[in-house]
Amino acid sequence: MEITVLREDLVPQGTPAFRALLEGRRIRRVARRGKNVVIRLEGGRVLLVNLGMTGRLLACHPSASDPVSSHPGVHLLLDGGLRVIYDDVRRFGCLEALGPARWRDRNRTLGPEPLSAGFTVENMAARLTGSTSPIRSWLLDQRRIAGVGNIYANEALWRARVHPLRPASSLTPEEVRRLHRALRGILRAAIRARGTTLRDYRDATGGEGSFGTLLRVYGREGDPCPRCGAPVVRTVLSNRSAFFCPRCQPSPAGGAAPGAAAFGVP
DNA sequence: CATACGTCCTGCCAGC
DNA sequence: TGCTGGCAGGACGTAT
Repeated sequence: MEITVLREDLVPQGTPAFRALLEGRRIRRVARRGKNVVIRLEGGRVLLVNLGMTGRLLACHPSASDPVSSHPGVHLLLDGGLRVIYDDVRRFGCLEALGPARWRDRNRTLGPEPLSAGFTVENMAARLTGSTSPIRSWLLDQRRIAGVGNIYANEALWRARVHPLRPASSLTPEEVRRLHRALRGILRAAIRARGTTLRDYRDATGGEGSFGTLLRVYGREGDPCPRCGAPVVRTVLSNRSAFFCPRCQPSPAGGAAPGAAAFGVP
């Protein structure tokens, strides 16, 4: 593998260290951990790619149907002649080269995979206890659970009928059971649909994901809730949009009155 | 210690 | 038609 860094800010460790760990090594396999693409190389080394908001990994054979790269940031030239381009308009993503020990440490900072067999309702319930965070923030925290982003957090909470502002530890066992089920269902469906292309997301061949047509509340402010017909509400939580149905997902403040801040933590 | 907010960056779109 | 403000899939550093 040969590497050219066009945008230095995509490689926080610096180009020389990045290249030194990777160049000349063969790729063994490609996997995923949370929101990271994990490219495993010889010698236990790892090229970790986080796409941020607008990042894409594009595989380019020399052909007419190559996907379009508008903002190339890093070129990877593989031995077989395949060119892989990391492309990123906003450059919130990053690429990192890690040795075996550093990858092990990084892996440990990430929470469990929600689709893994080990992620049971009991496991989730145990992790929720003791956290006063709003459940939407809890779902987005990669240390608590890996791989859940804003779209799927909102969709899962709608499906589970849990308000985004509910303190994590305030969920009843029944609500935890519903959220666990909803989260796994949403993620499986989204993977089946090859993701959600709102604007920028593309797979390695330049293709779009179709889960956008299956969104129930995300980006649908004012639309009728598909379950009860009440207009979907948008609010801002931690500087990010939260969408929910005010009727299906009752406010934690108790009743319908916003402003009555009676957060009851049992 | 844990949670909350501003910031990084560019492009697009609605509204004026 | 052209400009402006708001908004965007993420995550980290710092303040509280």
